[in-house]
Amino acid sequence: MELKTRIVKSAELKNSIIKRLYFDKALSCADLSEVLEKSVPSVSKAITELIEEGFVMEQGYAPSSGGRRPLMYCLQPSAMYIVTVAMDQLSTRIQMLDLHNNPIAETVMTELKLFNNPKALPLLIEYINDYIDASGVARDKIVGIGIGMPGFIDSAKGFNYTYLDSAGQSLTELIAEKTGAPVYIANDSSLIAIAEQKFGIAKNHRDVMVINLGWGIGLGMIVNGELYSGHSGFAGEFSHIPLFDDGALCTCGKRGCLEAEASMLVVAEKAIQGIKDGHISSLKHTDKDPYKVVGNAIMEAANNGDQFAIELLSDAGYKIGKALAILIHIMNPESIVLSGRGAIVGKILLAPIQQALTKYCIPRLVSSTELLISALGFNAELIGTAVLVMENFDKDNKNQSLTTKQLSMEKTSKN
Amino acid sequence: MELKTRIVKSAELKNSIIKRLYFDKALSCADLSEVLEKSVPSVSKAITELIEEGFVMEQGYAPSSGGRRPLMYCLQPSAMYIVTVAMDQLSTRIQMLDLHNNPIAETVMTELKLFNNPKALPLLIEYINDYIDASGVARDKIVGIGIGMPGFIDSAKGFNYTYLDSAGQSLTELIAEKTGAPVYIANDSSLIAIAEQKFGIAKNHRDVMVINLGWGIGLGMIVNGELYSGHSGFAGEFSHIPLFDDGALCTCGKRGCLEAEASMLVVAEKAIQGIKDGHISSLKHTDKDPYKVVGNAIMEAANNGDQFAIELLSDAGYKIGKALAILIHIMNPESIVLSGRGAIVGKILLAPIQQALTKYCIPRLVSSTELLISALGFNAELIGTAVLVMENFDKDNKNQSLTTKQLSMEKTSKN
DNA sequence: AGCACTTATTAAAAAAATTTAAAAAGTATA
DNA sequence: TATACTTTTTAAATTTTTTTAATAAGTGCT
Repeated sequence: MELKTRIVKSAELKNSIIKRLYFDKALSCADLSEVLEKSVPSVSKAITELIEEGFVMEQGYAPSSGGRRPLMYCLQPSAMYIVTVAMDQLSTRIQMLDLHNNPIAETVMTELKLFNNPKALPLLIEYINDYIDASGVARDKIVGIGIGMPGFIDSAKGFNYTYLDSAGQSLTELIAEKTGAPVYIANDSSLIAIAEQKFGIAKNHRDVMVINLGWGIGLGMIVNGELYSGHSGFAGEFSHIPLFDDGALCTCGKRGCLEAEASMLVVAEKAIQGIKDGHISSLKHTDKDPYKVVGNAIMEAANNGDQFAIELLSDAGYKIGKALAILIHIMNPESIVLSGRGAIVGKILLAPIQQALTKYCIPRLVSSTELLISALGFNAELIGTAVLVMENFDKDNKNQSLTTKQLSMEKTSKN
Repeated sequence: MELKTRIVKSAELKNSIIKRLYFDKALSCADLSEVLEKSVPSVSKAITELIEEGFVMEQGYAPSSGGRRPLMYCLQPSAMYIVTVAMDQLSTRIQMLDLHNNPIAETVMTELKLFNNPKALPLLIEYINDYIDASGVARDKIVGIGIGMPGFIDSAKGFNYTYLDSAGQSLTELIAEKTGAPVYIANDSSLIAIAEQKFGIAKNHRDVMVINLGWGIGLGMIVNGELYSGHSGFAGEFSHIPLFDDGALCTCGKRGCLEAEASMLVVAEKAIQGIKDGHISSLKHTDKDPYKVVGNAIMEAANNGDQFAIELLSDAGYKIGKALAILIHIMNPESIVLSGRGAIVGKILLAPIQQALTKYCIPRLVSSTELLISALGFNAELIGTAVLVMENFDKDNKNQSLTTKQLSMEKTSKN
């Protein structure tokens, strides 16, 4: 017992060094000392140990800033791996990343319907286990499994109230038990948000709103530098705010929701109707095409200059802009990021959004918020999932390869 | 130099003990140890010193929870004082509180027009200095001066972009220089929010939205347990979100703002018009009455059962409810508090607000947010201002009565 | 090229904080 | 009423962390 707490204490610093290096890629001893508010000798000692344990490696010297050049340290990429899972209503992607966020194998994409599918959860667990087995990575080398999923999610308790019914048991606990690695879940839009804030276009912004433009319209919020999920994890229900009097009927049962007026699904619907009504367009449509195919076609056509497609997207953009005006008034963020699938037509949406902001916002507020377009694209959710895992790295005590060994030695020598 | 950091370190713990005791009134050594995450001996030693220095006193024993009764400590109320200033467009209140939040003298209220008044700032400084002088309290016994004011405020930098022009200099620095005590400023609605969360009906709630119902409609936000002010301090501009298509013209120049439809000022206007049009009501009105008198009369009449007044307030309440629906969707708060002057008709507003929420909110979201009515009333802003000062207590190094003495001794003995 | 000035790393000394153990003060129960 | 069990407080020993000082490595100017 005596040694336990001591080791845990010292492991605390080591874990926060690992976490820091994951986010900042390469730091000197002095940098780490400053950012972690620990003395240089403490950090230096911890780093030496981390190198011995194989978690950290030297990366070379950084340019001098007027004195001795600092020796930079980075993570040993193959020291541990992160399993990232990104789900949507129809399909699930699984990937494994090393500590430099590089994929170590092909992303596997599988059909997995969430709606009304009692088999979804056991299948998900099976797919994850198969993927890990196929990768050949040992379970104790897995930092954690991060899963992004749609639905009303309580990250802290590990529940999804919309999909993947787990009969009252915590999803995270259940999956962790069956896979042998710690599990973290979060809403897909939240994950895109932390991806943009840690490794994307809004890097290090303290207050960011990330719009997940997809078949629905999601919102991930970074507030005071950290993810905000609300009292019960439902914050960011942006797409169902009452925005238009007597608007279109929404799937949620109400009228005038943003989603029912401006989501890609609605744009696709309008396109199909428009073509039927004889609109001139490069778009071709057979009634059998699912909305998603149409949606992708519209975005592509718009980027190629198709006037009808641009018109449809502009209309949606203006409505999104009105909603963003509300968001800006309430949150006064440093930046708003257009992310998700829709980000590829971000440039087209920019003008009508800006137009709506000018109309509906107090000038001082618009000018203090930057409107950005994601560059992370389709990868955002996977990266966000990895961030989710690493964010929790120093909370749950992970780096125990050494700790546990020493502990058991201690115990045997005492008994 | 050598000793300096050491003393500052030990003072850090003492300061956080003082801060903690300010908020929690009375705690045992064990409580403090747990909440501050410091060992019992460290805390015990710090408390002994704080008692010697006159900051802390014993308060007696708390009931046992199955073992030795804990000795409770509280702040020596007269050890230090907080100056609180609450401003609105027309008048300014000044008060001094001891460390138990008890006023040590009458609140002084002075006429002080903010709009278009270049003399406002020097007058404010004069009033504060006069008040402190009259109180007989020495400057070095003043923890700080907290000032709540309307306008677009950047608390961190100390600017008010709407009133009290300080020619590019930081307001807080300027006033601090002229008064000889640290100064903190914040938006009035923000202060009401922290008052409600620390000492009011939303005590210890992590995520709270506080609606400041007054002549305008303000919003103070507590997010992840702390005040959220946005990237440039403008968060919570609730009253100018675009809510109604083609609504009434607002002072901000736009149409359809909540403030232009549901503030007490608008209710008063409607009442005057309604009486002219022959509505039956206990309200009597002469054209000379300013809106504020009418507004107060309406609230009183409504509380006495006047049907016309209730109708007017209900109408406003429904519109506020629609705006709150938006807020709930975005923030998913633990509670929403109706505070400010309008809180006295809170019960009347409750029904129409709830009605609007039911119509415009996703059911799961409404049911996870509590709607509360403030009990702090007119005092909320003054209390919030005191909280603002004490919130910063451990950041800026205050408790130096001992520190500075030891430092100078050290210096002389070394030189 | 040499000198003054920065910056980074390492090692030894000093200080601070925590753990451990023990005593004190109560409660609940047989 | 004595005994077992809790909880708080105090004191001593140990660990951890930070200072301090010394060394190493570079920059930039004269």
